[in-house]
Amino acid sequence: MIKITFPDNSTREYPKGITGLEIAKSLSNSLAKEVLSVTVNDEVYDLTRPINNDASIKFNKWEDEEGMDTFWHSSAHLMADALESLYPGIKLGIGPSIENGFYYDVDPGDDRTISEDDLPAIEKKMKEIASQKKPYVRKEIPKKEALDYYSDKGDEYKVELLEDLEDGTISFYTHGNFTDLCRGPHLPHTGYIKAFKLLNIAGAYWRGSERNKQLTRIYGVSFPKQKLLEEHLLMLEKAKERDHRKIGKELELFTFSQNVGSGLPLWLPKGAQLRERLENFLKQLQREHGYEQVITPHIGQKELYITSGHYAKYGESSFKPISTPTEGEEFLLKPMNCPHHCEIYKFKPRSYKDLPVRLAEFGTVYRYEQSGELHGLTRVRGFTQDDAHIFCRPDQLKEEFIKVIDIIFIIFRALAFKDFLVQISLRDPGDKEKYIGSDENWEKAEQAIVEATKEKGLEARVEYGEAAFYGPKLDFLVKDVLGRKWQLGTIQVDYNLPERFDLEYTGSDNQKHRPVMIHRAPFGSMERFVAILTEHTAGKFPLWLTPDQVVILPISEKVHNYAEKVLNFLNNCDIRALIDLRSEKIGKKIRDNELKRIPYLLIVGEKEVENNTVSVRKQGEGDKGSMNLEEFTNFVNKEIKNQLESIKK
RNA sequence: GCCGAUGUAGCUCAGAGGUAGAGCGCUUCCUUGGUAAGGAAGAGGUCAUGGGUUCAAUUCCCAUCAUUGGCUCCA
Repeated sequence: MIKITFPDNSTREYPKGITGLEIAKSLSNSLAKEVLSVTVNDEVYDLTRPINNDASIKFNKWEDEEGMDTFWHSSAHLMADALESLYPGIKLGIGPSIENGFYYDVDPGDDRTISEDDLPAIEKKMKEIASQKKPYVRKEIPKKEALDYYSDKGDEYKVELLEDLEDGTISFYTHGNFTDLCRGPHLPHTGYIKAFKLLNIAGAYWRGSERNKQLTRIYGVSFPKQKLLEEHLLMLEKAKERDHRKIGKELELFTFSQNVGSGLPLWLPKGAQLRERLENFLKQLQREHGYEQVITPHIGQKELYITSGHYAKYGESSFKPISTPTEGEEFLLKPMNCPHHCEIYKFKPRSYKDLPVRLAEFGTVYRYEQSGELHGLTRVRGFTQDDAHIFCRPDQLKEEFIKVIDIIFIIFRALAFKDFLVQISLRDPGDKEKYIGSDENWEKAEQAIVEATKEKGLEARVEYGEAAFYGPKLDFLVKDVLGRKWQLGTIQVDYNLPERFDLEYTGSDNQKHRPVMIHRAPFGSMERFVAILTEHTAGKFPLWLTPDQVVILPISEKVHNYAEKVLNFLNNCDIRALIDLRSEKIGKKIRDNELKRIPYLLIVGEKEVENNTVSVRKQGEGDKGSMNLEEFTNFVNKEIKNQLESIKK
């Protein structure tokens, strides 16, 4: 007998070799129906895998991350099975579960392609196999035998994967006629997979390297109930409604023109207004935090970037230099602002008493992004960073770093960004060639970030290989509506550029010292930030920020004069209002302006003229009753004040 | 950059080897209507661009450009 300990610390005895499913059944039938896999000590087991020793176990259901993972992983096998039977000889790469479903990378062979049109046929085959309730069977075999199996099969991808595995036994999973090299765990049988949809198809390099062959990746998602699938698909549909590219068009925030060039956003009046308001908000915040605004040109001598190291690193993959017509001097469109700011620092000798020097600029930069990378406003070739560089003494570094974190949090709070990831981006220890600077400087910089993060009590994920080439970063990542992560705020510690630009200050010892630099951008870029903000708010921007706060809707022409009076009154009170004078019925005007996401609609008719009031309607909420103009302006101003005050807390 | 898809009116989209359609928007007229779509008429398109096949191409083929789903990249 073995002793099984449950999450509530209760224990029970079972015969050796009992399976998770049997244990679940012994507890309750309904549990046995819901459970998908079982965590035995720290390893996730198939429900049908025997447990041979005392263990503490936890059942994983659909609601548990591990359960979902098992479910999707088995779904990937199910799909691969269907693919093998529809495309004999197809070679399989890897097929993991991911955040929102699963995929499988396959090589259909040189003379075959799989396209989106083929997905329904694959789904049909999957359905067929699922309904047969084929059990997933785990088998452990020696590595040698596994290698032989895949060599015979001619699947070089699996052979390659096997070769990288440690010697010893390898686990395989089989259901029906399909066998796959796999660590598991899996569901008891294919019948668990009741609802699924293959979503899209894409090319993906084998093992993620551009030098390798491109395989066909098929993405799918699956659920234990049809209803959950339907909900998921509906959610995806709804997410598309919030896409900043769609809303940006509807609300006339920005556009692109082929004639200007791809990846070069054109900010329309409403978008420019929104952006300017955000910029002013941050400028004010930065003033309060001891920053000074500077302005630098859009180009700089090529040598500047050779000095900074950017040219060596990115020169080849950038816009080509432009040059003066007679002397042939070469200039680059500036891809970042730091070298310019370093030169501003050098404008005069600095004393330790002057530090920190905090130079801020909404600096527009240009980078050649690969054509396949361009994406709405989130990935563009010309964009404006809310950049600043803090030049400080080494003893000020941590404090300055923490102050920047505070600014980022003020902004995220102001705009109700609650779901974000904090990431410490360090260098790839296996590839130090990619970075400039001494190990010693890197270690100091990395330590500073780790300490500051700890001091602020941030839960940060550490990612190696994500650092900038001159220093490590603390990045703030936020997801867009389609679940893609984008870096917004970033704080970077840099010992290297001060050295390369030979920056100094005079210390209290009257000696020359090297300052440390912090690069930071709380928004990241105005383009990307506005994109994400648009998606998070679905275009319903906070009242203080939104381009048009109020629209006046006269019921008939008879009250146009009064409507104009209301407009003037509001504008004089610094409320951004406009007026809808079309000869449409009030229902139509309400509908159109609701869709424009204008926060307040003021309906005025003869009744309002008589009483000198407006009938207030809040976007998305409906009728709020009537108010006189003073009441309404107070009401709006109070809301704005509340919004801005809650930010500062 | 790579693999795939898409490109038709300002927007969202339908369409077929015989030179184009809807809804919304726009203009004009009627209507002056009280809390999410009043009615009518009209204007508006070298069917992304360049080649090719064909008696005939917007439709089929190729290339380019752009957009797009991924991959790779991201100072």
